[in-house]
Amino acid sequence: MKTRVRIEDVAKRAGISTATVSRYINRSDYVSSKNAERIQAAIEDLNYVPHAAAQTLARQKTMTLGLFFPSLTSAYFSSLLRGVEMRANQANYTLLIHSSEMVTKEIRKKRALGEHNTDGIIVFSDSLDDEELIRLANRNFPVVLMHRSSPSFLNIPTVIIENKNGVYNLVSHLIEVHDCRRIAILRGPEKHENAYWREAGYRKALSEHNMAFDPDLVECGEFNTEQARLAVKRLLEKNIKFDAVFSGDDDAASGSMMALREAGLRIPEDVAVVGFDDQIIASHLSPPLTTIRAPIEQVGFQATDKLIQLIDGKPVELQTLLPTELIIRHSCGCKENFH
Amino acid sequence: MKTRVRIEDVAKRAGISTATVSRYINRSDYVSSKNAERIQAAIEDLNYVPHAAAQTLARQKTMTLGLFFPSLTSAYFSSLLRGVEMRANQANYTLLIHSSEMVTKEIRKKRALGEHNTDGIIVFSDSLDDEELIRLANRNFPVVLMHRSSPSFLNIPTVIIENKNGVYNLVSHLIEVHDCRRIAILRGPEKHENAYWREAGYRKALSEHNMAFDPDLVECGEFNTEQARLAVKRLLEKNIKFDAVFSGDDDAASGSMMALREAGLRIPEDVAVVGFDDQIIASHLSPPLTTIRAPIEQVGFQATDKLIQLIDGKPVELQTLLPTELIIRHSCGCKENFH
DNA sequence: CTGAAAGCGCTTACAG
DNA sequence: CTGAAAGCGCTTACAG
Repeated sequence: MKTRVRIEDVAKRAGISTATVSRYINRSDYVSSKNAERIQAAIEDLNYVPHAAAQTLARQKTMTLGLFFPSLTSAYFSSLLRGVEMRANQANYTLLIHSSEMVTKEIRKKRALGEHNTDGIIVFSDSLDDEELIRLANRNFPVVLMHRSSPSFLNIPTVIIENKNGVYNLVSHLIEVHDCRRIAILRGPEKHENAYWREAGYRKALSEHNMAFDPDLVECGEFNTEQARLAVKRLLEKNIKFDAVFSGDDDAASGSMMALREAGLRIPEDVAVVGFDDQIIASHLSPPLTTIRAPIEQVGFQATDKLIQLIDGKPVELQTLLPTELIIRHSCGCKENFH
Repeated sequence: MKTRVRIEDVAKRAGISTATVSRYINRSDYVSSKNAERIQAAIEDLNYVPHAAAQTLARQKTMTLGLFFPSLTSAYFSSLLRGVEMRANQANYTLLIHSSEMVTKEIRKKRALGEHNTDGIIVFSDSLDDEELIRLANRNFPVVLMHRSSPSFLNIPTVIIENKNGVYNLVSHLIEVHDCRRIAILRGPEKHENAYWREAGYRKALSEHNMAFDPDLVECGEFNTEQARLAVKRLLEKNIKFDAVFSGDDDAASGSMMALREAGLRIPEDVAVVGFDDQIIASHLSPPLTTIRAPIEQVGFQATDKLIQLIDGKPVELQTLLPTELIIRHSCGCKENFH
């Protein structure tokens, strides 16, 4: 009952060699129409599906892509994953996903994802350490980065987004339109390049408007709802005055709102709140969130596309920079409904 | 440069046979400590990692689990996936995930997930059709269901949750404590058993309180934020009067709140809103959502555990029923903060 | 257009 | 405790 149907069984039933059956299945060579019919019939009769591992071994190609993710808990990663899946499916690749959140150090040491089980990997931000990255690159193994620039001596292709200008526009809006003077910022994770550039955009907006950077207004939101909630709470408890908070991303913006509401503050009348990403929740928050739209899904799609090019030995641009866009809603203080 | 390091290379460097190297790596037999050391050194020198497909082929075991999901867009599935991953990782299994949302019919017809590339599969609700389910079961291929009962003649193990009683308690709370008289219900997807039993709980609560079931109060929320928003909008536009809405799940509850707010209605003063699941967003909504806590992650964990037992040829309980719990917050009208 | 046969990189009885 | 060799289920030059 558990005995597997093999290509040999199909060949026998069709009265033909396994070589020809293989050619028919893979469309890798012409097969006489008479034989094609008999093979097709045999396949359907026997319900034959090729054994993936045997194909992989014979072809020396896994037809699977590896994906290093930090976590799967945020809706952010669902969007990213959609983009990756879409392109991978188009090209008939299967996905192997590892979230650093779930995979223990021990498992990672066993090299859960690499040359032994994928044709190439995609790395989100710092979810894979430099050491392993360098090892793979040195072996010429196809790797693409998302939201992280290549170590300068390696030239690993990467897809990034326009963080700095986006935040610059966002914070400038707060200053120019809503006359905000004390804008708190919730930083993202330390090694996260998005976090770095978003802070740079924030600083640029301040300095261009002749406002001093005040360390008191800086907290760590970690691109995380609960962390952000606690961060804003700390600000409040330290009695720091602020009239706006740039939360780092939308998840954190949602946490900021919770903390403010819990303190009895009104948004945006007492404190304006803005985010980054324009995730689905952004428009559902109350008040609807003013934020920067980032093409999250596109990043996944483009990175996967690059990886496939790389695997096929085609040339790829080393860096793709995707644009972002200011989305005005109500949490900044604007009244009109722009969306 | 791209030449692979094989077990043979390790064997040569250690001056020993591949058989012994294999035994050492898999701890499948005793190896003299002298040889063990030399093998370990060779592995590290060469940076050797076994080729997954070759192992699969030789062992006749893929060490991977297949997962059929409807989509990845809701945070709900992140939780479920966490549970699955946790158990799979413990047992050293890899995951292959297919969301029906992303996978085209064409791909599915090619049998993307099955005996040729997994040791067993987990099926969420109706994300795999009966035909394929029956085919697999007839071949004795390990399958476990989540939120779906087995076709009666098949005895496929399943993990489900207490929907009916949960909703019964929830709706009874609305009636008894908040004196709600016209409670709208947003149905889930048609073939979804959770949807069926939740409606059953709703009906039971009504009838036990001598309230008539009014078809006017029924709409389709599809366990989806946007669909639910539109559904409540329809109710409002049809001028149906209601003082509460059981939204089917938390995603839909969030959509209900949006529609009500857009219509200028206050929650819970004008209309109470309740959900099901107690997802992370539930406590973040404004007002915080009264709902039923479902052990989402546990469902994933238990289903995966069952599947592993099945693969190992161990006996499993045919049906695991996980309890749910009423979580009172503010969206029902309660003032105290219970959580 | 087709077939015989080697080979992909492992594991595992079998014999010692 | 160890090794030689068969076998897992495919694909693909090679020869025809």
